[in-house]
Amino acid sequence: MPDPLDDWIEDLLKLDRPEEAITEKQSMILRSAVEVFAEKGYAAASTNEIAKRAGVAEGTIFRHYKSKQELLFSIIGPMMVKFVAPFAIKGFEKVLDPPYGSFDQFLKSMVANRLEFCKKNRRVIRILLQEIPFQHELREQFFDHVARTILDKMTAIVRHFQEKGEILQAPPYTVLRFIASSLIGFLITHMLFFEYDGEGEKEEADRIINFILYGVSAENRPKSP
Amino acid sequence: MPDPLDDWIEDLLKLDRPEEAITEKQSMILRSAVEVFAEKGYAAASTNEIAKRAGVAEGTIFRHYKSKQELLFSIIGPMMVKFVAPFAIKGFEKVLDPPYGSFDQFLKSMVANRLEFCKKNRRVIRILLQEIPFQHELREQFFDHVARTILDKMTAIVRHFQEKGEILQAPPYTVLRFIASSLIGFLITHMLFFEYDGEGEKEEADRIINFILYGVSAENRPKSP
Amino acid sequence: MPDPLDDWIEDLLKLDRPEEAITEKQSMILRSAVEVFAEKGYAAASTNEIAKRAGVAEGTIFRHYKSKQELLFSIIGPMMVKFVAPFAIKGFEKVLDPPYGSFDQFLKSMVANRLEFCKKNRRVIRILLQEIPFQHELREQFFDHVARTILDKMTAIVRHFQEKGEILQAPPYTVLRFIASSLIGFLITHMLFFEYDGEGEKEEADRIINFILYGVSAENRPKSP
Amino acid sequence: MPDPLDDWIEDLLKLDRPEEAITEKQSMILRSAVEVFAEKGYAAASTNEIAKRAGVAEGTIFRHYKSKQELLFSIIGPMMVKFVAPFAIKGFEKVLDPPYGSFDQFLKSMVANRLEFCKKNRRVIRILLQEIPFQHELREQFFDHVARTILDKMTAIVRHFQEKGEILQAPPYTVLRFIASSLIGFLITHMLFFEYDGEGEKEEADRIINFILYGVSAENRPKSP
DNA sequence: CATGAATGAGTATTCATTCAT
DNA sequence: GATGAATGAATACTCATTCAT
Repeated sequence: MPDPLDDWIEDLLKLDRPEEAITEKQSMILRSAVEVFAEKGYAAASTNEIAKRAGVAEGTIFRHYKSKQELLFSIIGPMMVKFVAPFAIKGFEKVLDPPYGSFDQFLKSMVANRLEFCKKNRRVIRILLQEIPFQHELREQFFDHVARTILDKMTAIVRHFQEKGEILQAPPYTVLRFIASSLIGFLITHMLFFEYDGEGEKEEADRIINFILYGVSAENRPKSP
Repeated sequence: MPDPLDDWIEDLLKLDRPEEAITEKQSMILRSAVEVFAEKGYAAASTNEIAKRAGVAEGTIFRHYKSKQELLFSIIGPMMVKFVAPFAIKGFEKVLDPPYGSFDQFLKSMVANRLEFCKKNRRVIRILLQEIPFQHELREQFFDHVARTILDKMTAIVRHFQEKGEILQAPPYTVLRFIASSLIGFLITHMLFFEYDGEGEKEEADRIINFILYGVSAENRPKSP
Repeated sequence: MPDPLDDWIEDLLKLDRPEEAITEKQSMILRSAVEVFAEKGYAAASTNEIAKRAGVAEGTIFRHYKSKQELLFSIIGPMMVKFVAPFAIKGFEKVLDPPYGSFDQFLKSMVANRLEFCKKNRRVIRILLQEIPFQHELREQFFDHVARTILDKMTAIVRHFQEKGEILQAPPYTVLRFIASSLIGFLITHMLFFEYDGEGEKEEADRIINFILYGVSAENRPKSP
Repeated sequence: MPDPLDDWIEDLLKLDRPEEAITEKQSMILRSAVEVFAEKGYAAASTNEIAKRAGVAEGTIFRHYKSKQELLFSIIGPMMVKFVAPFAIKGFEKVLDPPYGSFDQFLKSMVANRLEFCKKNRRVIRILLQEIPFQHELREQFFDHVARTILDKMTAIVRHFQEKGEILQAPPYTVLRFIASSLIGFLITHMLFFEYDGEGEKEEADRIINFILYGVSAENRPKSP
């Protein structure tokens, strides 16, 4: 395993629920499951292989997770929660006040932050993206909680900067889809098709932000659209 | 089946290889395979179900395609070829000459054209995107032929418009990744997560082009990046 | 296999449905299933063992019967039908006319006949009796069709002989429960606990009929029950 | 649990072996085991479910009973002992002397007594009857002790009343099988197929005794059987 | 060319039982 | 004594693939 485990796993194991302590075996199962799901896809992953890599008996998996699907959800669920956590906090809008007062600065720090998160959890996120089309429950959870939360907060943000005249006067939803599409495209093309080179990512993130900014920015904008 | 079959299937069946005529059964197999692969994913699709939907015996599938994997490739392969076809023709650069002489116009017509193609073949493209991470052979084929061809042609195009001063003076590869990310993001967010509403797509495509253009366009560009 | 297969199996295989011919393998599966179900009970019988004894692959079983339960039902169902067949025919009451005109004679020939049937199908009947408490569907089918049919016909018969003064004037239902209990007790004690010796059964059947008719008491029948 | 636990369980727990005191947990295990065995059958009952219903850990079961089978036997064994207890006492034949001097009266009181026992222990008896065909050890124990003891005592009884001229002069063994079949049939049809209505059972028992004694025929007893 | 019965390796899941705590 | 995590063999059932007809 040359690849350090996704950050989130560490979080999950160490921090999240001190009351229901996660055993050594359980942790091994989660790690192996992430590995195998990422490598082969959920449907093609066998509990047998997960068990073998985790160094436990196959039955042990089912003592902790009553089905393969529950194992999948117990990996992805908490990750979704953590992904939206920064958006979900109260007073999130405060970040807009000076000294981080420009949309430029806000976007750069926000993207850098979530990009870091994605990078640390790329395997789990990849599994999520792969399975969203097929796991009904997952899709609902994703749209109802993750997408909705982000959309709501971001809409407020966009309005804020539209009032300040930094963003062009299009419907906030349209602007957001622009931004989201760009970022998601950036993410997915990296995570699914390429392996991270691990280098120059900060620069690349900045470049894409500039790209986004001067596409939607009101300043110096040409006549249309 | 309210959804008319992907355009490409029709092409594949009717036009492409008159020498090796495709029988009625074979056509039914391909249609069913696309359906089932798209619904459940390749790994979770069973040849049994494909056969049933196609109204043929399970054995018949294996008379025409020696394995489930070959069936998958025989669906996706030709689609990739057709997708790059416009880029692959000689003298492709001619489109840059007047009267289609601006990057703006080139991009708009090109994207509209390929978007139309994607829309018609969304199920097959979805299968392709889903399976690229897991099918080594597919991935190679995709990068070696599809991505490379497009990249080469587009690099030439970008250089052309850089010389004309329409595009900002960044490395062509960087510019291309911007454009590609945006478009792919747009595509994927639509195809994987949402259902096409079939409405306002042209407008949406134009909007995203404008977004791309005035992000990378040299005119009225602010000082950096 | 010193024990010749239950008669019913032969019937099922040879006669019943000439349109949907039963293959050699299918027949072997049914035979083995009867064997193993009878030996170990339905729950403790493994499809693996059934397959082995039948000399087929385990998968073959599930090509013909989509679950272990369906295999059970496809064994027991037709047997129930055949068991009630004689009662179900129209004009069944004709057997009461001379020259078979006495209840004594009717009961003797009827019991001899169904006893013969039970003897030939003892393994399957034993499986039926064992599973009735646990298989809801089976129980319903049994009471709704088998028990009801027999009860209806027999009630008519009992009434008939009550009118002729051969049977005492108790409610027909009560009389029938007496008779049924005795016969079922006779059947079950033989089939579940003992192995048939195969000898003297006719005599035993006759004896039990006399017992049903006249009791064990030495004294003449008193007035009431 | 609207159904009060089988009487025998209470006996077993409270009275039988004061030396090896039965703990609270052990008692819960036995109760749950009876419940689950009766509901699903021995083979389909899982120790997991028994443990859950008993509110103990799965391991606890195996601390008291070294296997699932031993648990079964420890439930059924003592019940068999108690069932034959009245027959096993010395001087049992004394019940035949006046004032209980007629076979009629003897049978009625004996059946009423054992029927009461069966009613109180119906769940356990049902388990016994279900498992006798499959549990070799159980079957031996049953035939060697229960059946034999009853048979021996009853043979003496029958002879006694034959000498007094109350029972017809057939071989005692034959007469006994008549009686036993009837009673067992009565029992089984009630316990396996029907739910006790709890009403009119005494009457029903009396009726079946009369039936055994005098048959269903209206005419006076003919000379022979 | 098409069939569909047959296969056997593979699937997720359950189970009675063990044992360190 | 009691626990419950762990086991590994067994379970019913599915699958892609083969092949005689």
